[in-house]
Formats: sequence, structure tokens, C-alpha cells
Amino acid sequence: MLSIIDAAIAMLQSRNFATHLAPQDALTRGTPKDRLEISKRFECLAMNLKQLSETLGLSQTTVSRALNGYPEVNEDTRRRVMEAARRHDYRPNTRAKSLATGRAMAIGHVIPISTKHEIVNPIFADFIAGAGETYTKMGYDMLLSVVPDADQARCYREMKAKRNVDGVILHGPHFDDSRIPLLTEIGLPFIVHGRSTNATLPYSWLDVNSRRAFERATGLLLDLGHRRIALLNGLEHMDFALRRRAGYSAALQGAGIEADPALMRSEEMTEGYGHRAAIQMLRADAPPTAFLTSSLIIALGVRRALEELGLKMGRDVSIVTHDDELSYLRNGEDIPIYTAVRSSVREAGRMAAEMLIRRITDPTLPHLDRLLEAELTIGQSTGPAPNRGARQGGAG
Amino acid sequence: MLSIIDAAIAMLQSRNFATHLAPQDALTRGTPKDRLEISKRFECLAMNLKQLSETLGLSQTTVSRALNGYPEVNEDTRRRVMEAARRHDYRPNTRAKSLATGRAMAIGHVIPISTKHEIVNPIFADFIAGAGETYTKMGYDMLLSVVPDADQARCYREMKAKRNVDGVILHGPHFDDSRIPLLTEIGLPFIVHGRSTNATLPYSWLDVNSRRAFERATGLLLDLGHRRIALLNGLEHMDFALRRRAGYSAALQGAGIEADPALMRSEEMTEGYGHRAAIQMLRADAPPTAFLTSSLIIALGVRRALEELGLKMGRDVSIVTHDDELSYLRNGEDIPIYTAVRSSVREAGRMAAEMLIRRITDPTLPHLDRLLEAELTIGQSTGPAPNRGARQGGAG
DNA sequence: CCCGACTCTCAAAGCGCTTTGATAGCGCGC
DNA sequence: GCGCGCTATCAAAGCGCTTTGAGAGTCGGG
Repeated sequence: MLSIIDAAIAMLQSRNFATHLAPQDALTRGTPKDRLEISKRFECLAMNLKQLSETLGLSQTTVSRALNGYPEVNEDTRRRVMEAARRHDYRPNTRAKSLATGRAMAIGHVIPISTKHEIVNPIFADFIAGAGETYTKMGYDMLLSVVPDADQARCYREMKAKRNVDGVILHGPHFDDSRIPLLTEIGLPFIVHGRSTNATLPYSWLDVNSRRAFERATGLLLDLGHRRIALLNGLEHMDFALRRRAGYSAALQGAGIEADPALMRSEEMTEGYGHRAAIQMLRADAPPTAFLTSSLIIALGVRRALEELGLKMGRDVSIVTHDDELSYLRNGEDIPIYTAVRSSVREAGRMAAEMLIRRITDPTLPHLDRLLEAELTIGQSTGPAPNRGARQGGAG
Repeated sequence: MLSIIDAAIAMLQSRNFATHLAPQDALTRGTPKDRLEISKRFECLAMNLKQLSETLGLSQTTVSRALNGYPEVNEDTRRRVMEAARRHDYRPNTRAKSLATGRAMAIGHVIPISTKHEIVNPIFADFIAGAGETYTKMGYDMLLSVVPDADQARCYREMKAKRNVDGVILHGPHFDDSRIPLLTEIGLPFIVHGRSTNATLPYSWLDVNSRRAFERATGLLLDLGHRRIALLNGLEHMDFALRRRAGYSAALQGAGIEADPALMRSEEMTEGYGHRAAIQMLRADAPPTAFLTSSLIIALGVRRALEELGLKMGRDVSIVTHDDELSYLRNGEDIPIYTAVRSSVREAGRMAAEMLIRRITDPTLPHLDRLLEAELTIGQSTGPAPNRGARQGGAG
């Protein structure tokens, strides 16, 4: 028995355990015990607490306390322990640690994939980069689950039952989102990136003031004399999209203009959508003189449409977009190309993660929330409405 | 003592543990034992093996074997157990399970952030979506670590020592990448998305044939009569960028054309880069008639440059791009806008994950590798070289 | 009617850590 | 010289699971 194990280890250590060596199927054929033995010996690079304490001639208790900063350890002893741990590059086994403490030291993110279009929300990468920074800083891990829209509830329940996360961040909340009562019910701490209008239960959230942002953006276009302003929104079961439309409508109403349904679209935010919608609207009888888009990617599509129709952006047609400041899709380098209401998704990720961890470490904390204001930056994509005089007539 | 716990639980169950109730600081002030007791009682929604086995009047052993498909369990018993597990929504505690089995059932992804530009590679979202699908299917979790470029080695060592992953996927390999010997040394199974020229150790990888793809793309432009073809590449310490340049150079050389350094750039792949480089090159003395770009995002920038200079894409200047088929940045909807060499990153994620899991479950397997061919699709961005007759003269 | 073979089930050990409750050592005052 | 309080350490229990090695029950052949 032992010789099989030895052979396997020899093979592993020879570092070419890649090349097919026929007789060494011990690793798969061996009993679970063998497997464990093999991995234990092979992984001996990594020390465990017992070994470390034996090396030091101390008990596991003392070593553990020394490393975790408990006060009842002699400072000399602590130093000695710390030093040895550093030297042997000792790291406690996460699995054992969390089993013992009841804390997983991990945060879950469920990334839903819209089954219709198979689209991953492009802001995830940046949000997660931001959250990840915080996690790394605070010693947490990040667990991702990519699931089809419909399986989300199951996924959350599973996370709870399997106990491999201490909390989750809820992405892309809908109007009256069912995940909020679900998470509250199963008792998994969470924070929402966004808000859910109509939610009855209290919850923690971090959001951008979309309504205000779009009200201001629309206001800017109105000030420039635009009267026919198109809104290319995201899918309107998404809460943020509703708020954006509300802001847009409020601004129009404030200027005494009735929103024209022909100028309002709501779709998955792709370049193609922006292009298609812009072409259609601009070829219609009463074309818009300005577009307000819910993402930079949509704006790219609109721009392509303008180009095809021989229209000049910022002169013939204006564009204002929401800009999530994605790292790989910058709105210009020094000077912004598009006039935009900006808000950093990455920074949102950092902050949301921090808030969640705060709530996890102290569950008595009241619900936290934070409303960020978007910043309005003027770029080259906006200008006065072209046919101002004609359209406004004596009214303005 | 107990009353404090009871109060805390009552509070938790009342579901408004959000609102500040002054005296209930038991949760933070209590001893660790209290905390555990509280969480145990509060989390009673989730059953553990012991409870389940007691409910059934069976031993933990039998229940465990029944659930894990061991043969020595009576089929009737198994059915009974399965049914009860389903009814109580029992899920084994991951932490306990992996402690006992020695398998973390998780794969790690280290996402390096280029410290200079703070850019997250935009392909991650899609790659991870693909890999995530596989993980979910195979019962694995995905662990993400976002770390600054320089900290990667530490991060990998930590993953190994903390034992919270069974393997990792290595992203964005460089020429002669030091992470390959590192991972081999510490004995963490891995698969590379891409390849690393000059690596001496054997390793498993999945890659696109970048060289061939760029050779074909360049060939297409040459066939169209283009002689001055610019290459807007990614950073050339990245292995894929080197291969792409090699393909480009080979094609030019095959046509007897010497590559002009003035027409070759290598930078972080952003829209701004594409725009800037195109403007500069097109304004120079001998402007290119075609651009070959390493990403769709760069191509967008080139297009914007063309627009600004009043040039028409596909007529005045041609563009061929590499296209990773990102879900949120499609190259047109029905008909492709850009002529491109395409390869789905998502599909690559799916396959890489599968290969890695295969190697994890059977370490005796030889190293796996897979070379995918990119597909060349003609779009509207390419056309014959404008001044063909003039340039080629009698030679063509 | 007994015994070996086979089927099904079990108690207990162990995974690597934290935490408890106990103990050894020590100086101090009475 | 005894008990007291204090500090620094320890052995052992427990987290929830898997796996071992053994035991109880059943059945059919001799």
C-alpha cells in the first residue's frame, strides 16, 4: 500500500506528472485515504498549526492565540511565534478556520445572465474590481456564481445552506424585486447595488441618484433649446431605468413639454440598439434633435447612426449619456467626448463592499444606505438645437 | 447568559434588526460561544447532517452514503433519505465537507489590475461567464481575487496555503511568464488561457491561434491591394500580442513588403488609443490605407478618427479587427460592421474550465492543450485599397 | 440448525482550526 | 507557610462532514 503512495508522490515531485506514466494510476484508483495521504505529503510545503506548534514546542492553543492577537500571550512568545509563522509561510487552512469560527470570510456575488440575450452586464467587471479591492484589504474572499436569471433564488438559498459566504451583494435590482424579501427571509446579510422601488422591507443599499442625474441631463438639453429629446433607456423592469425615465419626464414636464412615446425606447443596452433606434427615430417624420442614452455603449451606437446619416454629433444632433466610467471604455482621455452624467461603478463597488462587511461584522447595525450624486460633465456631443428659431417660434 | 441570547434571537427574528435597539448589543459584546449559539439557533432553517439523520432515525454515516451515491445503501433507504433531504432543503456545509474531503470544490481566478492604468481587461466578464457556466454545472465554486499586478505571486501562494481552491486559471500570460514556474513549484493545478512563448516547463493551456488569425487578416488586406497596413496591437509583453505581430509580419514578408515601424503601435487596448494612433498615422506623410487592430474597442477609436478626418471606413480606409465576441459589445447584429477575426471568449472560458476540472479530478492525466482557430468574417469595414492603381503601378 | 457470505447500518476517528475551562508557576501579604 | 490573585500555558471539546473498520441482520447451503 505504502509503495503505491510513494510511487505517486515520487511522480508528483518529479514535476512531469503530466506525461503519461502508465502504472501510476494510484492517484485515481487509490482509496480516499490514499489520496489524502498523498496530498498531505505532497503539500507538505504548507504547514499546519500542529506542525508549527510542535516546531516551537508550544501548544496549538498558544500559537493560535499568539497569531490572532489575543492578550493572554507573553509578548516574547508572540514575537517568537510570529517570526516562525512568517519563516514557514504559515497560513491557516481557510476551511478549518471557517468551520471553527462559523465565518466564511467570503462574500458572494450572483451574476445573472439574461437568458434571452446571454448578456453579461458590462459594469460587472468594474464593480467587482472595486469590491475586490475592499475584500482583499479586509481579508475576505469573493465568490462568484454565474446563473441564468431564473435560477437566482435557488442560488441564494444554496449559498445560505452551503454556508460558504457571509453575505451577498445584490446586483441590478428590479422594481419590487423579489430577491429582497427572499434574502431577508433566509437571513443572509446583503446590500443592494441600486434600489428597489416598492420594496416593503427595509434593506441596505448604495445607489446613484439616477432620477436627479437624468433630470439634470434633460434640463441641459432643454436649456440648449432642444425640444424633441429621445430617451434610449435600459430595460424598464430594472429599477434604475425607471428612475432615469422619471427624471427625464419630470424635466420635460417642468418645461411644459409632453413626452412623446415615439421618442422613448427601453431595451438591453447594446451598441446595436442605440444604432437601430437612432436610425429609426431620425428617419421618422419628427426626428429628435437630441438623444439621452442610458449607457456609453448605446451612445456609441447612436453616434454610428449619425455618421451613417451624414449628421454631425454636437451640431446636428446632441447626445448626453450616462457614463459608468468603465476602465476599458473611457469617455475620451483628457477632454470628454460625450456630455455625460458620470458616476464611477468601481468606486461604488468599493463602497458597497465596505458597507456590507460593516454590517456582517456588526449585525446590530441599522440598515445602511448611501445615495451618490452623478457628476455632469460637458463634452463635445452637445450643442444648441439646430433649428431653434424655427421650432420655438414666438413661444420661447 | 441565556436571556441575552434569547433577546438577541428575538431581535433577529423580529426582522427589523436593522433599527437601532439600544440594549441589544449582545451580538457584539457576547462571547464567541454566544455568537455561535445565536447563529446556530437563528440559522436553524438550514439543517445539518446530524439533525437530518436524527429525523430519519438513521446514522450520519448511512445518510451521508445515501446522499453521496455509495453502493452499500439499500435503495429504499436511499430514496427515503433523498426525499427527506429534498424536503428539508438540506445542503451539506461546504466548509465541513471540504475539510473532510480535502477538496475545496472551488477554482480561483486571479484578476490582475494593471497598476499603471487601473484597467480591468474587458474580456474577463465574458470569460468568467463562460467558465462560471461550467463550474455551476460541475458543482464548483468560483473564487475571484482582484490584485495589483505586482502582488500576484503572493496571491497564488496564499491560495495554495489557505487551501480554498483546487486549481486556478491563469489569465493574460506574458512572454516567458513567471507565474508558470511558480504555480508548478507550489503544486497548484492550473490551466493557462493563452500560451507563454519561451516557457520551459510543460503546462496545460487553451489558446486561439493568434498568429494564424493575424496572418490571414493581413493577407486579406494585401489581397485587397493595401500596402500600407497599420497594426494597432495590445501591449507586447502580452504573449498574444507577440503572436499577432508575428502573424502580421509574416504576411507582409510573404508579400515582399517590409514592415514599417511607424505603422506599428503597442499599447493598452482602449478606444482612446485607437483614436490617437489613427489620427497621428493618417496625418503623417505616408498614411496607411488600412488598420489591423487587436480589439474591437481599438477599432471603435479608429473609426472615430476616420469620422473626424472626413474619411469613410471601408472606402478610404479599411479596418480589420480581432473580435472576442463580447456579449455586450457585438460587432453588429445581423451583418458584421467590422471585418474581423473572431473567437468567442465565452466559449474559451467554458472549455478552459472543463479542462482544468478534468485535470483536477485526475491528476495523472497528461497536460492538456487546445488551439482554437479564429474565424474570418467579412464586414463593411474593408474594401479595395483606394489608390491601388497609382501605388501598385505595373508591379501588381 | 448452524455457519459463512452478503447486505445494510453504525459508532468513532479524523480533517485543522478556535475556544473553553483548567492548571502550573510565581510573587505577595498576613 | 498558606492562600490569593495573576499570568502564561495547556489539554480537550467541538465545528459538520467523510470514511474506516466493525457489527447486526438475513439468507441459503450443507
